[in-house]
Amino acid sequence: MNTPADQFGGRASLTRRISDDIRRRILAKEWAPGEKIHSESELSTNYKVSRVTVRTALKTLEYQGLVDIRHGSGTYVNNFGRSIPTGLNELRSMSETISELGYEPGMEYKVATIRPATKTEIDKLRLDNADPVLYLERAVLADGKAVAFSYDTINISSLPEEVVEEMKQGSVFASLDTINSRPIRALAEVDAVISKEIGWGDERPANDLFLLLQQVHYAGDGEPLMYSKTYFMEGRFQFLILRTR
Amino acid sequence: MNTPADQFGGRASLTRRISDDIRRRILAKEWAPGEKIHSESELSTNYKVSRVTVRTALKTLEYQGLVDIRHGSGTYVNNFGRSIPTGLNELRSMSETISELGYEPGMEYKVATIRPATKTEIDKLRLDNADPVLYLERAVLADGKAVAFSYDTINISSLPEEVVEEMKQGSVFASLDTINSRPIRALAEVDAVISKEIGWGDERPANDLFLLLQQVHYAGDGEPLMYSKTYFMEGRFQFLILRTR
DNA sequence: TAGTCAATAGTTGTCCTACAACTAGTCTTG
DNA sequence: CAAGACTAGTTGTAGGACAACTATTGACTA
Repeated sequence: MNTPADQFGGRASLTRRISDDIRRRILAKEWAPGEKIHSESELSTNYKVSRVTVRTALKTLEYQGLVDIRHGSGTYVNNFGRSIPTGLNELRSMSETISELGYEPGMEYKVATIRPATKTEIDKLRLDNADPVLYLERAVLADGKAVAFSYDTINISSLPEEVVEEMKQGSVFASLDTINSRPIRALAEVDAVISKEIGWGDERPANDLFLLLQQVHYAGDGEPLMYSKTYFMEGRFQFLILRTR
Repeated sequence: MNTPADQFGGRASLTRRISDDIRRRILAKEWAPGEKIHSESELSTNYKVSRVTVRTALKTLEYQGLVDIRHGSGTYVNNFGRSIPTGLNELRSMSETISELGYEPGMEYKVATIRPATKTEIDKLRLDNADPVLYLERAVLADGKAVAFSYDTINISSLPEEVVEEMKQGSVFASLDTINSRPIRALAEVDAVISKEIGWGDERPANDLFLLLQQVHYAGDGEPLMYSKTYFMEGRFQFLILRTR
């Protein structure tokens, strides 16, 4: 075969691959902030895809806040600096985010058990009865230093046993990847919390202050996969949100 | 004239108008969560626009998390309930958000002065020197009750004087609307804060706990319009973020 | 000279038609 | 009854065309 897509590979949609590649080029500073990037026709001939595909890809980047498309003029790189690509709008695993920020990611497991689901978990994960779930308590590390404490509940009702075993030690996202059911969407709620019950070890903040990110991850078919409460220690992490009209 | 767009009016792009209308129909429960909506061809003949326009509009709704587009199958309404439309991803004024949640919005002005910009403000608003700015301190009310305290700095260097005067009392967004320069993008940072310096009156929280939303609003041409720090009182407001891949 | 306006080339927005790729159900066949 | 082929319907991509808009250039005017 010699389809135009072959220069990239993978089985994601053509639009997705083009979008990812242009994103990469922008982050690699191929164009300076505020600068006009190549026109849609030019990109489409270079990538050997139709203009429709390029347009859809650029629309994605516009929605992510990376570029600004102006009718009759061109597509311009926004100058939000390095902020956007590490924002909360894009769903990434903690490890991915940490390494994108230039730190060495790590996890410290405190609890990893299979137990019946609680009422809240049955509700959030849309379980029918007291199905067993995988419950994890972990410290999230950046360069060996704890930045957050995470309390996660994973819906294992449709997961093979070996994958569940793997999750007890490694990255949850990575394990889900192996069976091709990585979450594609998450709904997160943010709260400020003061509590002496949260966290452990001598890296806990003295004032008991945390930023709580409470979220439910969903699979491609809309099924809830994981319910997690992550308590971030103030000042050791930056949360950015891009808001658009 | 009798162009296809006439059934809606306004001068927003065709795609934008179609997208808004389908969004309205979904929120009006025309289709139940999980249900498949009309096909792209059907929508395009009904709206009397091309399938390309409908596709672009649906893509927008997919980014917003309202629908799920499945290759070869159809477009399905996501079942996130009423959460998404009030989320942080869409840029709305405080008043808009509060009334969407079913409360009566209000503002209580404490300070409204024009003064030279501080160092931080010069940086955030990209001002050249110590230009004068409009500084506001306000309590945000829902049903007459304070839910947040807001400290806002507005870049008035390119605003006519009467608009600035109007802002001292009414809604900032509404005033900007009159001269057609409403912000279209904002970059927000979220923090948890404990401070005795924030807020006033007897509705302040006893534990001095706030969720800080620190954001810069940008106009369509990329110019920073407003830098604001809004301190929300924990529990009186819900912050939702949709994260997608 | 300075300012206004028309012309123009370039770019994004929308349209049309066609076909490829995929999904989910129906039907056939052993 | 189960497995596989078939099929109608839907989204993804292609290619070409024109409309709408932007920014610049250059001519004309006061």
